[in-house]
Amino acid sequence: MATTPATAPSATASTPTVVTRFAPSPSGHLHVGGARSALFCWAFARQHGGRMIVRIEDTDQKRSSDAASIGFLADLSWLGINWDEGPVHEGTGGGPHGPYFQSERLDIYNRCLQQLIDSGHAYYAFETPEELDTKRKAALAEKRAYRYDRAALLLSADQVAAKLAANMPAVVRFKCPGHAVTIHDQVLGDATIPAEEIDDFVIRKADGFPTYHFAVVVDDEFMQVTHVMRAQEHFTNTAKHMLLQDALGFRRPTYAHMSIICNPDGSKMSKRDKDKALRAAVKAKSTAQPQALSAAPIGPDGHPAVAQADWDRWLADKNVQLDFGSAARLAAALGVVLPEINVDDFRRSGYLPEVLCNFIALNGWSPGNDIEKFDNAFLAQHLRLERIQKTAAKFDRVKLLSFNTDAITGMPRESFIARARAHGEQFHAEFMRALPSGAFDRLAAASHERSKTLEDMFAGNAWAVASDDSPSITPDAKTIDKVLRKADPATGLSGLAHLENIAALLRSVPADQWTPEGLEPIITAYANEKAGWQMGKVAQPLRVALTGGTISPPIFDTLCTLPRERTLARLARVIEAAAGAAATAAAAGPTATA
RNA sequence: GGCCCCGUCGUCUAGCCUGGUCUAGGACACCUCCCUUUCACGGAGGUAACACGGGUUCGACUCCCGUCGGGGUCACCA
Repeated sequence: MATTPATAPSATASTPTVVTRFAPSPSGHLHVGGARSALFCWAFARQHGGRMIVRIEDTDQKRSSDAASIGFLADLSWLGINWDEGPVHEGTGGGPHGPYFQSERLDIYNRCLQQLIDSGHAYYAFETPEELDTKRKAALAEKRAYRYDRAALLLSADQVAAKLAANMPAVVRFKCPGHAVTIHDQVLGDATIPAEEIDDFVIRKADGFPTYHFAVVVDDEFMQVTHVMRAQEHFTNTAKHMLLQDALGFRRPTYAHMSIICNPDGSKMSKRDKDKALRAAVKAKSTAQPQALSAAPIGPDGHPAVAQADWDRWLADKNVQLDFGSAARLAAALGVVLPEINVDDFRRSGYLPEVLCNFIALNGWSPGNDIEKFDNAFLAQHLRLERIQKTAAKFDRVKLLSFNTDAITGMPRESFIARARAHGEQFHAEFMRALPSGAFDRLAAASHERSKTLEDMFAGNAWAVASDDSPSITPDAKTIDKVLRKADPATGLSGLAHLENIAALLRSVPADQWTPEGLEPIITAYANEKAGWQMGKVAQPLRVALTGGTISPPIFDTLCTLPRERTLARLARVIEAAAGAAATAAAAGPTATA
């Protein structure tokens, strides 16, 4: 380096600061593939003490670009991915290389564009999209790859000027130099794209906006990006970007293309997968009853799951996507489970952000040495571009769930309670309102070790916030028969008999002794004496009476979640109902009880 | 279809660059058993892969070629 001329930029610190960038198109939600790209960009920048930029690629005017369209910034924050430059969000963002919305950088693109035109590297073309489409289809029919025929190059300068003066719609195309391009990629290695594969692509659309290829190259240069890390779907595009860099006299950033994340069936994971699942279910239903298509199925609230207008539009066009609420209601009405695709879906489902990051990173990278559990700091420390997986990974939700379970059961109790409460406040306001804070903490503590997600705490404990006469906590006939009516051959006692005995015992327990610790000796003693030391014979009837089902936290906690009076009331209600049913059955004749 | 990339248990992956220590390791899932007041957790054990065919070599999961398979890309989308 001693021989470096004085004019070269900073000789000793010849390694420029690492700058990565996450450059999504505007969207309300971040999907897992994007999340991984962002995570790796973040980790690499942090590892090298560099900067990470978030840039919004909103050069497609057909897509909305209002504030809601960058809702994914909240997802990024939730995952713990912060950026040094980019849109301002919760205290981060801004920076000296803005604006960070491409739609606000038109003058920069136009300057570069003019440079390209002046130097003969780009030219105007006047074909309409329809004309091009026809030619493309013809080529396809002949099983030939379509390439732009450079017809516009035959136009004289005067002709071009005249068309432009007449305000004829025009695009600008890049004039490819006609040589093959070799991409050097940190994960994929070298790949050479033949010259014939790259035609004179459009760099500015008729509406004056740059195309993606052009904007990316210009922005990466002006924002001093050193490492381009993105999904493999962009790999072949890189050749175009390199040609553009050469023509513009730009640096060449380092490239690293990571594998795609797929569904279990091998198809590319996509935001449309939810609608796909819904369409499949609707189709199955309409095959059985064709009239089902005329309106959306009735949702859980008794109203059509989807508004008629939306329903019609959705049915008519496979590209139309349902909004979150409609999709969720329709899924409930059809009894299908929507696949989680977006980061926010996983958040709602009760996954921990650190687990999602860990798992996403593991789909496509591993540190070796059989290590698979790690946090973002570890990733930032150990990520090596060369170790990024070349092959596409199928996203295994079952394994994700297992990771989440481990993280939840492994955290301190207080942490779980706090996290569960935060999740509840965000997604289960009614649940939180129905349960006093102290009761919530006790229930959460009792539910900790059996929660695989934060959501389980709420889905599994709905009985705790139901009213005491709610149908949702009324045991069904099968359960009553099995748990309450059937007599234990060993003792001759039915569940109902135990229930009645326990209820009597419990009624004599004073309020200040109404705690899991206070109740346990009483019930244990009873079980030992009357149920042949089998707690299950006593616990299950109690559980059924209190929750309507056979699954709940440990029985003493379940007993103490509700106030004493309400617990007693639930017991009485079921005893009465079961006893009444038994009496009716007995009156109906001996066959009914056999 | 052209071009580019990829190919280890069902899945995520270790090993491959620097051939022998690989009778291929871990994790999730699955199966069996144990524990247990439900559900879950936990504990012990087990089934399970180098896509195929040629080379090179004393020796190939590891290097080379071909076949097959998968993915990506060929837009005035990004």
